Amino acid sequence: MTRSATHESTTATAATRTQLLAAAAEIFAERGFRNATVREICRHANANVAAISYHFGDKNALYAAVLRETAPAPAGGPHAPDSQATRTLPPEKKFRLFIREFLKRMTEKGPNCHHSRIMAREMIEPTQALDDLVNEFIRPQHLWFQDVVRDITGPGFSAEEIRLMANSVVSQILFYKHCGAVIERLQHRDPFAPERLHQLERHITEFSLAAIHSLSAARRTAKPTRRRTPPKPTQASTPR
Amino acid sequence: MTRSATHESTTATAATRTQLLAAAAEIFAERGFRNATVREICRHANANVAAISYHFGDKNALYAAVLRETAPAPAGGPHAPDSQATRTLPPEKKFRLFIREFLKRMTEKGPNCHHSRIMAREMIEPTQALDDLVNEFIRPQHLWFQDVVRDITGPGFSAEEIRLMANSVVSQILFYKHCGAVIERLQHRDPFAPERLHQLERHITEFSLAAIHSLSAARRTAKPTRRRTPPKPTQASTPR
DNA sequence: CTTCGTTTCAAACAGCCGTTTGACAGATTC
DNA sequence: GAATCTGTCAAACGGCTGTTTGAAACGAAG
Repeated sequence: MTRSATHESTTATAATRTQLLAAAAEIFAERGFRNATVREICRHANANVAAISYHFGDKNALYAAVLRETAPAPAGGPHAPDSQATRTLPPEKKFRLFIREFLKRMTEKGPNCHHSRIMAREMIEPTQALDDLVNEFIRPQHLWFQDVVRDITGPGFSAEEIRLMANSVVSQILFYKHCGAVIERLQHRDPFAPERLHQLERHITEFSLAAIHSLSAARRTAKPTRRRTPPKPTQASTPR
Repeated sequence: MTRSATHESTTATAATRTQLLAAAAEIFAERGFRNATVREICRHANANVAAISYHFGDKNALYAAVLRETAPAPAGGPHAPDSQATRTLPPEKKFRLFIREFLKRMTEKGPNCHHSRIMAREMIEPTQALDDLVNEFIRPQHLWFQDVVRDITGPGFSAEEIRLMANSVVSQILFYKHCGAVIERLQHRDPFAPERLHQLERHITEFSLAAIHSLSAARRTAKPTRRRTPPKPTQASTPR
């Protein structure tokens, strides 16, 4: 038994597997699952086409392996939402930290960039692999961030309202990843250029915190404990 | 000359062309350009595979025709941003109207739904057709909405700041279209269900208006006319 | 009826795709 | 050295793709 069969597995023989994984991540991110060809992946990895069948089984399994093994630290890693370093921070600082880390992950040029690009494709055209990714990677961060938002607002908001606010924040970050092609054509420059990153981080943080603080202040002064949900208009089709 | 060759062109002979266009819009939206096969499109349109070559030239030209001819009223139509009905409204009402119409367009089940789904794919994987769409369709609305935002904030914000705010609003709408697959898996329900639409419209409007009002109030009280851009921190790597 | 331009059709074409095959080289074990 | 396992390789195999072909159906004009 040459390989340990459980982990590591960089015992010189599995170099092809690693190169295949890296090349696949790059090309899947660039072209999408269907448009990526095994021949191009193998060419990038200096491997034979049969290597995919040998090491992974087929193209689908290779794709699943890419999504699994290039996922950036689902829990406990440096990007872990609830690490010791952030647990004791005030919610506003956690808030800004979340935005910064999220933006950084979207911007990185390394393999994590491939992951976020593949994720963007998965959202438009879901694969079976998306279910696992949501449960193991997105949902924990989503819940953690909702807790942060709730810490900022204080009590008085329903779970639905908190979720909507959290979505409004996350959407502003994903916007520049998912609509990058349009933004480039609108403004004729890269929205993720390094010199714009801090500006972007500051805007999203200040915009969102202004909204959350303003809404929670209004909720507090308007109705201290009378009702938790806003009044329903008699006819909703003509809101004003 | 049987057909008028300029417009209308529903002279009974061009029925195949119309059916082809409709079927192509549906299948391109569902599967994307590459994954959609001409055979499936022609089956849906009750046409022969050669009909695409005959009426459009090739698959690429058919796709371009779909994007061109199913675009929802680029200017002057019912969705026109600067129609007579809205020109005299106060900016906050224009603001809410824009969000409502945008959300409605994202939600519609008809052919416009196909268009917005194809647009979502175009943003992830741009085609040559995206350039024209941005210039003729997206840019006018983008500029119009920035004017609305500027009317709300009043003077004192740079063009860059106005654009960032407008992006923050639009991103919240597109989020539910672009990340629908993830939201469904997170919450196990359709985010665009009809009974949630008004809730969504109200949240995005109130959240964004709260942010814009709060930011512009802060800008006004802090520095009336001293400077138009916020002070640059000495070291940006540690924002707090 | 004949002629002509338009539109449709079944069939075939050439090319790329993912996958499999069987041979082959190297290392390990007996 | 023989046997066995692991990993790699060129080549080929079906299958699906967009596109083209040449004939046929159709209606209108002569």
